[in-house]
Amino acid sequence: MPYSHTHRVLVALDCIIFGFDGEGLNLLLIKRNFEPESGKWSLMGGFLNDGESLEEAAHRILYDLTGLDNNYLEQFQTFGAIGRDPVERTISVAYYSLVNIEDQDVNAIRSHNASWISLTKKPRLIFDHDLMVQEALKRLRTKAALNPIGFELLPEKFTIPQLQKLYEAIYDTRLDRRNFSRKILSTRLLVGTGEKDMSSQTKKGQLYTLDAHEYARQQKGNYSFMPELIMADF
Amino acid sequence: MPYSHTHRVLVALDCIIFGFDGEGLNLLLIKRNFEPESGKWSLMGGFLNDGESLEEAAHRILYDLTGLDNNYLEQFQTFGAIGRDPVERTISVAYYSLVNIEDQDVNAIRSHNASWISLTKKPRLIFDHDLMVQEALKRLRTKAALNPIGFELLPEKFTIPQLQKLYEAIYDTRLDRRNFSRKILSTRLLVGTGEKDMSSQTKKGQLYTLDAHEYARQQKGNYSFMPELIMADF
DNA sequence: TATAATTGTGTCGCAATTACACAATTTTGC
DNA sequence: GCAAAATTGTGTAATTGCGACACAATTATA
Repeated sequence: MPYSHTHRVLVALDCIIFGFDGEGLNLLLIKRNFEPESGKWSLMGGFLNDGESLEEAAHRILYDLTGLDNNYLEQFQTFGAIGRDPVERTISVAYYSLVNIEDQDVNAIRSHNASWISLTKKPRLIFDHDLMVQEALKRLRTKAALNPIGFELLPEKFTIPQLQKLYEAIYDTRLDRRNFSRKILSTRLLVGTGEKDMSSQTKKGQLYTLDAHEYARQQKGNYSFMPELIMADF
Repeated sequence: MPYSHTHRVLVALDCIIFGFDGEGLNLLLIKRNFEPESGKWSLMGGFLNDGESLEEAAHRILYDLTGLDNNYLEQFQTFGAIGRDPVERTISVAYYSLVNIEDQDVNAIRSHNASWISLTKKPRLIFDHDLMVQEALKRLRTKAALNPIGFELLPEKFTIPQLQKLYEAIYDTRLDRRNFSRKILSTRLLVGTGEKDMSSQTKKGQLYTLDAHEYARQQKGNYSFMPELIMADF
């Protein structure tokens, strides 16, 4: 026998998808060609289906758009203000995701009318999506200071200066090269490949990869990655 | 016109209510005398009503049980596993609250068949409420290391050793009196009242209150309260 | 009234972070 | 092709912050 309480609502999921292009943080946004708010920009979202957990639904939506699974995905807040969706009472469980911008499935993205857009040039989004992005960034900042999750935004092989640029982008700050390098190497998370970066522009630094074992360990354990970056306010 | 998507679900809210009795953390739990799972222990919860935001609903539920408003209340996670509620598909938005255990409304609590129970003696709870408590404690630990929210669990006037016992309870650890005192006083959050603690047992330490202005500032701002307590894993 | 426990304040040493210098390599501009 | 500018890698000194510990004052205990 179901509960006698009868107020049932639509449950949506919205994904704030972060990418890093070597310079700044980007968001994967959709230019809607469907109602409501057709023609405007929004986050990628969808509705919770029957027989599907929140986690599963978020993964499904992310896979739909990027063709990628196994991306970093974390629930961070549920939005339920009255009138946040003008069509019908809907609450939205918001997730943020960190993806390697090079791995994207161009066709999947194009078919959804989506684009990578620099966070600094973000257009106004529909509903309460601007608020969601703001809160996702806060959470990302806190999380990335406590756990080594930044690597999810980089290719498998990367240089230390690339990694530094990423953290400078996340925290909108400048870091000292030498101290950053020493700090990162002291975590023992990186393994040098001996190779040099042969990519287009910058033919310099040594390429590193993650030490998978250390990475898994430090993801889970009680640990503080770069406490000096903590901005609290989360 | 409503969305054609038809899968609407019940939205519940559950509150993990923390209190501090001078020794350890306590939870305000309900011994259910209603179905389902009558006779078993659970968190205080309820359903989202029409025309009510998540925040409002959580406050309503908390007020119902404690007779208190203006308590510290923060959403921390939404639980949506299949079958988490055996009666009907329900997702639950979980909040944790910090209340001053001395301010409680005894009648309201009794009428709900609720009791304060030490976290160390927590019985098994219904549904996924054990998981909720576990996650709430994780979040409390991270949050309390980053922001000065611990005071919400204490009376208006308190001694530094009381405050220390609280942090020792939250982090299940022992702290050095002298270092703790120095650290706390350096935050400029406390204002000495000159009075001494004249309460029953312990007739000693000086009573302090919060500097309301500093407290409000450090709640909001980018700040790291006691980074050495961070346990990450959140 | 003596003893034990609690509170308040101070000092020292170590570790971590910050600030800054220099050499090697690569790109850029002519 | 060569000099200048920029980037990378590594080192070192000064400062700061935290942990460990000593001691005096006050209050409870017996």
